[in-house]
Amino acid sequence: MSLPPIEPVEPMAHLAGLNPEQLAAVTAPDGPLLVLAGAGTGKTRVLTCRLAHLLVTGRVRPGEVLAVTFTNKAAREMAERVERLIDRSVQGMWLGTFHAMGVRMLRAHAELVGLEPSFTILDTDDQLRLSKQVIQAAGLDERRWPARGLLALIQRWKDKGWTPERVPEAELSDFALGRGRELYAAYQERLRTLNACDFGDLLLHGLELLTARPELLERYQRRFRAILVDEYQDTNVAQYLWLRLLAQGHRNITCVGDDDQSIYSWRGAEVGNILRFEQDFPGASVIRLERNYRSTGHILGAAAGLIAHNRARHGKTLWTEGEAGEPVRVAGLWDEEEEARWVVQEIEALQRRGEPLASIAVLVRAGFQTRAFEERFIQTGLPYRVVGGPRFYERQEIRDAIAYLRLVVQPDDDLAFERIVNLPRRGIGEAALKTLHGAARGSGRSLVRTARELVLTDELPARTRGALARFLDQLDRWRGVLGERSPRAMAELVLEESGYVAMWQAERTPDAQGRLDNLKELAEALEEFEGLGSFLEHVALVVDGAAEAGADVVSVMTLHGAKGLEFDTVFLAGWEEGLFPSQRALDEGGARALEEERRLAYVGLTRARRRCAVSFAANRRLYGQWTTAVPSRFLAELPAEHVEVLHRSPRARPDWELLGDPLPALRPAPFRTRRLAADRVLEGRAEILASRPPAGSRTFRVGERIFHDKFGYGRIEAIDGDKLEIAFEKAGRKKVVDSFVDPA
DNA sequence: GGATTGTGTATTTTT
DNA sequence: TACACAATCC
Repeated sequence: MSLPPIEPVEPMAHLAGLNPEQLAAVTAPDGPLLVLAGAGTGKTRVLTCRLAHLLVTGRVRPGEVLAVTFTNKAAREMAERVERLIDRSVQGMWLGTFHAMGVRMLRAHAELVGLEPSFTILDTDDQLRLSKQVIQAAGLDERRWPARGLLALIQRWKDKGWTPERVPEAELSDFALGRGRELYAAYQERLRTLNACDFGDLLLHGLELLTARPELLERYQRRFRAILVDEYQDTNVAQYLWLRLLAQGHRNITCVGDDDQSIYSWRGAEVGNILRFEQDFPGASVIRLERNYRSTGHILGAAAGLIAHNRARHGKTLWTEGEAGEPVRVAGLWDEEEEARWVVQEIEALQRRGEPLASIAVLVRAGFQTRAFEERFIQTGLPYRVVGGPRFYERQEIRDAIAYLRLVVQPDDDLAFERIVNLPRRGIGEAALKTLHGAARGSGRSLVRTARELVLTDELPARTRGALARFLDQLDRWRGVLGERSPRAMAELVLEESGYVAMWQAERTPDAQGRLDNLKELAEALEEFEGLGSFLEHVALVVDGAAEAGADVVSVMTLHGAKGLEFDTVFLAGWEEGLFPSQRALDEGGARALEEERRLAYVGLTRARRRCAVSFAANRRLYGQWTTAVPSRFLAELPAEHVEVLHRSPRARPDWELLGDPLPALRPAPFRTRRLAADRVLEGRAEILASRPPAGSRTFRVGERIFHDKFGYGRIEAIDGDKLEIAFEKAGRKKVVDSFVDPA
């Protein structure tokens, strides 16, 4: 008996090449679905294919989809992949981060939570400043109750979905003698006055909307006929509640995640969400993806053996049909420098064998560990890149520039005003600001408005008043030409005329040029936008700087930063007790934290496709102190059959004694002269020189009034080539190089 | 208002 | 050790 021939159906092309479990997940019928996708099992593929499948089969239209991710990068990738699969735009779909979806909802209904639709989204800096103001206003000792602490607390509460009145009593005891709720409320009040939100609010207010307005909830429930969630193990309570509300009606929710890769509990993620899925959504289907397409057998075996030591997990058994490959190598080194030397030497050997550097990564637990590697990379001249670190829009100069633009667009933006009113120095210091604040509080007006009134009175010293008046005039002028110029031209005008660019040009530090480059990059990024307003919205939510991709360099990053990535060869450095697992995590979170550290180790191991090496050092300098380290307990948890130990065996039980007489091959050499440091200083100098305008390149006239960043205002008395003799108002007569001076 | 000295702290990071 | 921040001095 022969089956009828299966007609190749073109629209089903997106199903090609899926394995049975993947196919089951992609084509699963309506209803709650949890896809437990182990590392390297095609998680993203399944999610995008399912979305494409829903669309192609006509089960939903694009406008009926809500697809949430955690990062903008993930959202972008998802959009691109789906578009490629269905060969059509995903226009109309709600696809983005939780926060982006939150803003979208909130902009539409801002007035219902006491905001105007034009509300601003604060960055971390602004939040901190606000928190500080709240602490001060409450008359608390800032040393004992630091602003950071309050902010962290508020964030934690928001992650849990608690508005001030809903914070449980039991939570209140530890901060500021139980005044936490009151401070939180004051912070929220300030936000409302500023017509602003912090990141937590984007979800919290959304939650408020959906709970307080049944008709709205119903509207969104009806609208989103399909909800898809990526990285479900990373959701916090607020996000979970958000999803539960929206999915309540039809329960068409697909969550994809891996409990074994939950590594963000410290910022509110609850592994419990994914572990509880079947209780939360009774009748849910659970599909496990266990076939790994990424790593060799040995790497997978090592990772599986390690993670099996965790108790709180769904449990999956990854398998592969690929080759066993090389065992995971474990190397004990004398100290961090030798560790770096060993790793770099291994990388050089790979390079000689033709391996691209871009296929190699060094992963560490904490940021400070990258330094030893950087030094070694510089010494050997091997191209590398430290991934992570402060992101583009978090850089000081970018935030400053954005504050300028915000102030031009939104005249009452007090936080932006405070940030840049005296940057560059204009002689409007703390005292002046205090007077301003006092007057503003009295009248309930914004600082800028208050300033306008104050410059007409005698309340400020003449000098300060003049400076402030000049600054306000500048603001007016910029605002006046706002309509006539492109966002880019506008930014260039403001940054030039304000003296902000000149400030960095005069700065004598090696990174000043980099900052100027970043400013230029910002201006270029502005090209894409119609108006400054839309740019500012974008920048509040979107992270990425222009990561120069494609270069053939070794990547150095933290384990957290490596999540979601993969490399042919991975070096996992610093596997020592106290560092990894981190002592601090253990102290604060006990057994639960240990499991998270172990998941982090698991994430590290499973980043590797073909080769993985783990290293630890016997001695490490922590906070300037040499400490003796004990090899990480995680080393002992790697199954012996998947591991090859170099330089003697720490494997059976990683007690330092068992390593043999402290690694005979490795002699102590902790103290070593650092020629490198000196080289770097020289390099820095060269950069400073290059970044200054060429001497004599500016035309100054005798008698001209100038401003010097250090010495303040003055008048040019004489000119000798690039040297100016200046009578400073405060600092007296001095000779300075013209590049450090600007026209007043 | 700005420079200087002193003190305290020290993971992981996205939005 | 190294850095950021706040109190202190000029």
